[in-house]
Parts: sequence; C-alpha cells; structure tokens
Amino acid sequence: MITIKELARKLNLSTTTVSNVIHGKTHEVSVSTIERVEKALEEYDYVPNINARNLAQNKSKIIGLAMKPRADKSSNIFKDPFISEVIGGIEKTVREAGYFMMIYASDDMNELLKQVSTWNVDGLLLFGLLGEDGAAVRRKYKKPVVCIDIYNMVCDPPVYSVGLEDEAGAYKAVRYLTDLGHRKIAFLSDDIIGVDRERFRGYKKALNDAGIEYKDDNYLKLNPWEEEIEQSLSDICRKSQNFSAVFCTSDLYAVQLTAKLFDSGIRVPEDISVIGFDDNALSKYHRPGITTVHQDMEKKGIVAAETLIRLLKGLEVEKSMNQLATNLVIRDSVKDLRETE
Amino acid sequence: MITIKELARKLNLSTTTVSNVIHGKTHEVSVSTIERVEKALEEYDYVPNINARNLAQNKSKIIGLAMKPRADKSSNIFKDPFISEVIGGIEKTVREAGYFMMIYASDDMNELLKQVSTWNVDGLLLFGLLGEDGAAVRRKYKKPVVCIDIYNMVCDPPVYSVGLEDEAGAYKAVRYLTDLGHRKIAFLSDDIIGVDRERFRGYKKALNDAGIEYKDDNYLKLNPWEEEIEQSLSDICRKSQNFSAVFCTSDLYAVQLTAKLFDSGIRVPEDISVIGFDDNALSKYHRPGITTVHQDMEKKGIVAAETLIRLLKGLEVEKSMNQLATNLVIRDSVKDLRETE
DNA sequence: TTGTACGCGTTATCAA
DNA sequence: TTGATAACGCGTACAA
Repeated sequence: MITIKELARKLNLSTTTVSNVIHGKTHEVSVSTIERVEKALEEYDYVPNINARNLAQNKSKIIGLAMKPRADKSSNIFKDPFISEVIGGIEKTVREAGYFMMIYASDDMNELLKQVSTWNVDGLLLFGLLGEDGAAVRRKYKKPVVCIDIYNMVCDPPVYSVGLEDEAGAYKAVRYLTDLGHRKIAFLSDDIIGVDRERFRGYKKALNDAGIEYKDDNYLKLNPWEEEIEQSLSDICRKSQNFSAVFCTSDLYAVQLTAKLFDSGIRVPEDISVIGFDDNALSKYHRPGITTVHQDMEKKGIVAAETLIRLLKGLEVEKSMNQLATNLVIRDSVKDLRETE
Repeated sequence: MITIKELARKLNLSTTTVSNVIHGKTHEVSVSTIERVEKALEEYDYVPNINARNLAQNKSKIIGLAMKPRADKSSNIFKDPFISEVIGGIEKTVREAGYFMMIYASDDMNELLKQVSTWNVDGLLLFGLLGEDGAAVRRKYKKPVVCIDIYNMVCDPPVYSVGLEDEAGAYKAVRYLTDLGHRKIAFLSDDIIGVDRERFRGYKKALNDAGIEYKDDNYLKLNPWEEEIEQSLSDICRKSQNFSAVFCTSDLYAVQLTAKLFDSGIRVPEDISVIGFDDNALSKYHRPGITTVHQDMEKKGIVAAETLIRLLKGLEVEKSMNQLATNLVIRDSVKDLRETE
C-alpha cells in the first residue's frame, strides 16, 4: 500500500500536487506533471486509505442498513428468503453510486446507534423496524434517513420512506374474491402491525364495499415460530372450514396453509380458495399456482437507496412517501363461486 | 460526538490517561481518576471514532464478504432466495465477535481488490466465486481468507474453505433412487462447475455402484436466465420422458421442473420421480413434497465466519477444508418402482 | 504551477 | 500515576 507521501517523494513533487491530480483538479497543474503523476499512480497501484480520508473530511461514504431481527431469538431476519432481493437492490445501487454498505442486524437500537456513530455513517436505511424504533433512532441520528416499510413515523428532522401501496394491494385481492362471489373471507397474518395493518385495512375496506360485515372470527392469527407453527396451522385448518377463502399476508403463509390443507384432505381451490401476497417463487411454482399480489422487492431496495443517495447529494426528493405499485397475479388457487349458480 | 481530547480537557487530564481507562489499562491509573473518567465517558456518551483508531492501529475490524453476481447482468446474486441464510449466519457471527461486515458484489475482481485494500479489510470471505477468481484475489491479498463453496483452490498463502459434502449428498440421493429400482436417472443443473461438479461426481458414482452406465444424454442442462427458462424447461420436460427419475442440483430447479411437468399433464411421482437439493421452503411446502438433500445454509455461514475469526485471532484452525454434512429428506416425489414387480 | 504546514481522533512511546 | 508528543494518511488553506 503506497501512500501519497511516498509517491510525492519518488516524483520529487509535493503531496498537494499528487493529491490535486488524484482529485482531478487539473486546471491547477501542468500537463506534464499530470502525466507523470498518473503514470506513477498506475504503476505503483495507488489506493487511497479511506480511514485517513474519512478522518480528514469527516465523511465516511458508508450507508448503514439497519434491520431488526424477528423477536424469535434463535432465528434471524435473513430467514425470510425474499429479504435478500431488497438487500440486493440496495447493494447494487449503493455500489454504483460510489458508496459502501454496512449491515446492522442487532436487536438493540442503542447498540446500533453506537456503531453508526463510531463509523460516522453518512446515511441510514431502516428496514422492517417498527415506528417506535425508527423514531428512537431518529432522535439521536440527525443525518439523512430513509425507511422501508415503516408507516406513521412522524419525527424531526423528517424521514423519507419507501413502501408499498399495501392497502390498495390487499384491496385488489379481496375485491377479486368478493367479485367472484366469496363472502366468507378470512384474513391470515402473524400480527396486525406495520405493513399488515395496512393490508388489514384494505381487506376490511373490500369487505365493506361488498356489503360484508367483518367479525373478529375472521382473523386467523398464525404463530410462525418454528416449534409452534405446525400446531398453529392445524388450528387454522380447522377454523378455515367456516370460510370459502383465506387472504394471507405473504406467499409463504399462503403456501404453508395450502400444504397443510392438502395434507388434511382439503383441496385448493375446490374446497377453499387461498390468496397470497408477494408473488415470489413460492407462489409461482406451487401447484395449484397461488393467486397473489405482486410486489417488486428489488425495486423497493433500489428506490430506497436512490432516495437516500439523492438526499446525501443535497438533491431534491419529490415525495416524502413513495408507495410502489402492486398488481394482482391471477393463478389457480381461487374458485369462481359464481359458476355454481 | 465528543472526542478524547475534549474529554481530557474537561477533566483536566491528558488524552493518554483517558485512553488508558477506555482500554482497561487500569493498573496504570489511580482508582479515583478511573471513576471520574468512567463517569464522564458515560455522561458525554463517548463513542470512539473508528477511522482514527484504524488509522492509528492499521487495522479495520472489517470482514469483507465478496460474492460474484451471476453472469446474468440484469439479475443479481441475491435473487437466490437462500443466499440470505448464509449471509445471516455470517452477519450474526461477525457481529458477535466484535467485527463488522462489508458486502462486495462486484463482478470485477480488480474493483473488489481495490475496495478491500482501501478499507484495509482484516479478512475476506469468498462466496460463490470460481477457483480462478479466488486465486486471483489470493495473489494480491495476503491476509486471512476463507472460501465458501469453492473447490480445488491451491494457492499461497493457503486459504481455508467451508463447503458441503456435495458428492456424498448427491450420492445418497441417487443411491436412494437406484435402491428403489430406478435405472434411467437424469442429472439436471445449469452447468457442471463448482459444487455441481462435485454433485455430478456423486451422481455418477451412485450410477456406477448400481451397475448403470452413464450416457451423455443423461445430462439435462437448464438455462436459468429469465427469458429462456420457460423454453428450456419445456425442452427438458420432453426429454424427461426417457427417464424414470430426475436428480436436480437445487430445490428451485426441482420445483420448477415439477410445476412444468404438472402443467404438461405429467404427474410427479406417478409418471416420473423428482429429487432436489437444499431442503428449503420451496421443496418443503410443495405438494407433493419434494424429496431432497438437506443442507444447513446458515451453518455454512457461521462456520465460515468462525473460521475466519479464529484465523484473525491467530488461533489454530484444525482442518483447512471443512465439509458440512448432508442428509436425505424423504418426502413424496419419488416412486418406489419395486412395488410394480 | 507547486510547496509548506496543519488538522482530523486515536494510539503508543517515553519521559516526568 | 500521569503527561507531552509523535505518528497514522489524507486534504486543504495559504504561501511562494
């Protein structure tokens, strides 16, 4: 690792001149020395020491990606197979913009904030946190922040956020069910917080528009922890007898339910209809194909990273809340009840 | 962000003393000052500046995770849903050991090496690269390196590697098929390099042990690119008529094939048997459940990161090549041909 | 057009 | 037990 100083000595120049050439401040340097320096840079394979640069400029070119692991300690957030598409989108965008990415997956927001401040992280991407955690981070961290899938976060300075039209997406799905004559429609999720709350809204709205009353029994709560999921799915299978369709808040849950139903001799869609959310490989390659709400995970990551980078560059960002579109992907897991008329 | 210097001035101490307290060199400091300093540290919420520390110590506490994106430009490596489990395992281990993780997913090994050297990365994890790329990195980078799923990499200084008993895993699967009376068994993969080459070996060995001759027609090459996969799968469906079973090198491929067969009216396992590799959610929740070879992705990441950290600490590492175990998970996608006797 | 000198925050050496 | 000071590599204001 050769340094600027050594290079300057070898060339009989000052560090300033070498530095100027490196930074393209060519109008202050003679053509001949530029060439000499550039050749040497190449020859000695000069690479700047980022620590020194960051120290001198009080910057870091690091974008932190903070995500909270699920409450289930033994597991980790990366267990969700489609998280990686978001990460991939972020990584690509960040790299192409000349930044670096550091991932934090700690449970402990204080720990996170410490690391962020030690590294002097230029900007933060918050992913999958809840509003309170986000606000807690915001209170201490004053540089640009972009949230992914976090709603209702009011704080100062403001944060930008990228999400999905979750409510509209769920509405489309449930509306599709009611249009096909379904009236007993369950809502399946592990909880009704974050994005699921939005989706729950869309679900209720669609019911309402179809003149269907929502009852508390309509909510099927899945316990996704490894040890309990089988039992939980069994319970849900039993309860699902009361419904003609189940709207699930993820493809994973839709597929898990469908498999369990299959094992209990209940057929999808003949005996019960199932609809998912995400449109990933799970729903696509299941048979019957699972009808689902499409979302572009990678794009979510890209848009979030792009927004953050615009902010870092001091550019304008149009909307503080960017909601990506969804669309319904119709496959074979929903029965048309009107046929039976 | 308060600095040591400011803290020292506030306490009427030297930076040395404060630094000593921070680093627990208490035997050189009086008890009373220790207490004063610790209180101030707490009160002012002191956080060290890593850039300055790294600069002074010529270390970074960063572990680089380098992975090469697939050749398919439009895609990115994170599209493989189960990559994230490996990343998760690494992240957890790295964080708990007090290190940080930086992800590089560039295609360009020179670019990678530049970044690694700018950041002064302490150790490198190579994931999903081919042998040549690994060796190229090794030639320039002399600190500890641990490879994941890279075979036949001889270089100096040596690298450690973590992989799977791929050959044995494939052998188990194909042996299971032959034991059940299958004799026309195809091998499906996108290529025969890296881990797939090992699996191909296991496949051939099992054929051989069962007295079955391998013919080139047995190899079904899948073109997994987005635009061509459907066509490729159709071709393979046609060819698969000649076989009683297909061994696929991933659950994804197994599921894709099964779905395509289903759409063509060919039933699994009644008309043809399918077996996968990975044991992820795809095979688990498909119906029929796909018989597959189990591997623990997260553990792969954990073991690799642990190995690297031992190396960084100067501890002994027993084996230079760690091959994780596999086991066959029997589900419902393979037919017992002996029944028909 | 080029060079000198200092500061960034930390650690480490050595002297007091 | 404590303090002064140099060093790490880079960028930059200012001087020449």
